[in-house]
Amino acid sequence: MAQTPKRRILITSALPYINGIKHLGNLAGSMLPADVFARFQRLRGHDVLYICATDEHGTPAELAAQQAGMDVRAYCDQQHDIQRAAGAGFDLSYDWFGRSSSPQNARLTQHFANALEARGLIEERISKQVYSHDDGRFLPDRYVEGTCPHCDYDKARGDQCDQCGRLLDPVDLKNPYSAVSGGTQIEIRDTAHLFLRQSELQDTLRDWVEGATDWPPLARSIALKWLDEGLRDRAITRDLHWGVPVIGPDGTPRPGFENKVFYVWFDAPIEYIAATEEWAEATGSDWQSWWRRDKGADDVEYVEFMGKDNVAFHTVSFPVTLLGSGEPWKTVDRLKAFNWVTWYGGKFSTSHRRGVFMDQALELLPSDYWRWYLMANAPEGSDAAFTWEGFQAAINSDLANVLGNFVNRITKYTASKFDGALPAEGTPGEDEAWIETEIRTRLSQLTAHYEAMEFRKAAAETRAIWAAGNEYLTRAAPWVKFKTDRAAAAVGVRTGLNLVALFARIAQPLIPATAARLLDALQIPDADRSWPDPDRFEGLDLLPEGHPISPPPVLFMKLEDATVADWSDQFGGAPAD
RNA sequence: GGUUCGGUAGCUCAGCUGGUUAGAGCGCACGACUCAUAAUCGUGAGGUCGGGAGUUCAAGUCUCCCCCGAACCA
Repeated sequence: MAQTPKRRILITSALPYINGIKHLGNLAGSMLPADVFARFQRLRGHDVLYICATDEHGTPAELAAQQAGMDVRAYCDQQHDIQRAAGAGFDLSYDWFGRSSSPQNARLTQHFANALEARGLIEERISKQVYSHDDGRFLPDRYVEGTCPHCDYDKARGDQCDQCGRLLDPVDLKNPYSAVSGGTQIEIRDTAHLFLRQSELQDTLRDWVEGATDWPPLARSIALKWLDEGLRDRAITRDLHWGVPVIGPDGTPRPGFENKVFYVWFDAPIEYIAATEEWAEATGSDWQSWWRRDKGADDVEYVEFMGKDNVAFHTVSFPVTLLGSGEPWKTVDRLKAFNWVTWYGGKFSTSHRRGVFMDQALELLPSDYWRWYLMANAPEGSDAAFTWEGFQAAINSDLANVLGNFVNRITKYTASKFDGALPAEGTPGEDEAWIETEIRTRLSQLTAHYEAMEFRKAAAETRAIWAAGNEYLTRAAPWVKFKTDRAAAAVGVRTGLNLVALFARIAQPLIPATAARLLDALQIPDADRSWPDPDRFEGLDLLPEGHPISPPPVLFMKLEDATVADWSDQFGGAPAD
């Protein structure tokens, strides 16, 4: 590793909202690729910190808790555990999976608000809000319903009418009522909120965006579009109880804001930093060296993963907070945005039983099956459709036939003809030269694809390397040579076994559990499990002579048509109508 | 409605700043092999690159219009 300078890489994936288990599309759009990237960089020997957390504040959590008859915090505790378990089930290697409801985030959010205010970027403004006497609370726009002033549709939401599509202001609704309780005792009240004067930061932000060199064109154009339209000032407080309390510069409750909290939009991204603080406190580490440029974070590469809907948030809103504070916070260096995974071209839907959710997926198959499919078909260039047919084909062909069968054929042959030990005889010839060249070239491609965060291409190249192993065996044909020249056959077997070790090493980012099983079966020590350096490829000679080889159990089971048909019935498939 | 991104072989998708006979995987057909999860390896058939017009010596790749899909609009 001496020749590769050790890099410090901070990775965050967009925070999943606390409500409910996430579906495969959510997984594929940020958490999983971030994990694959984190694993790859760790294998390369770099210092990686992969942070994620649940985004817990806001009205939806409050209402869901109310519906479940639970206290909000208890509800979030429960949901957080569910999501953490799902993440663990998919082998997401978070260094920390935090919570935006943590005291660290409350402190940091308040800190940012004060820092922004000290620079004149926050002001109080009075606005009109809908208060429901029946609910005893202010209602967010979309939880007020009533009759549309334009089209008389009687179930128009306060923010928009679903019938005529017009954007509405809740105070204009006729016969307003609470969508929460149905109560009609509605009053329009004046209420004060803190506004973040984003307009003041227009130029600062533009300079920052234009200085960003490592963004994909789409991210850049989205950010610039917002800037071209002009940043608007935004309310960063809400009339809720569940959230970060609003305090004044002296640390006491801010007068007039006793019943208000910061808007979830404001505190959620700050949790990236706060979760790092949570991690540091739990592990006795230093969080500031990852986030504060005055405390050693200058050499950190910060990479963000997110869905396409979150790009503006990460390129504009959050940077406004960081830059506006006037403090030397680390900002994003590279970002990777994903499109959606669709279900046969349509939306995932719990109510219509369309799509598989994270917990259900693990009941059907181990995580590696899903990880492989979702990354090999990652929604990078455009939306990507999940289909059972495609899933079945990918699993059976890529995992079972190309990789699984390769491992099986070579280890079984070793067991039956070479007493289950790595044979030492024979000298490598042109077939071995061919496969080494092949590996060298492809390994370098693969590494480049990972560095570029091109996950589809990385999966395709991984598969191509596995396939090259099969081609090698066909060329070397040790089973033919064995009849006349045991030493020549031994070369093929030895090379094939070393290929298994290599295949497992390069498979670690994508299918970590299977890769670990293989490496364990081959008794490869941890020190030899790192990413093979394409520039200093050590050749196919890792395993010591005489090394015991026993065929591992079948790596991947094939998906039968009948099974897939069942699942298609259960979770939805191609629309039959 | 506005903006942005897509519409490439049966399926899922690659194709940087325009340039030889448009690519991959799966599926399909044929052949080879028999160590292996009826696996593997090889060969091949499949596309007027959504429609129309234009710019150019040359367009999937640029411009305009239209159709279809998706996302965003604080």
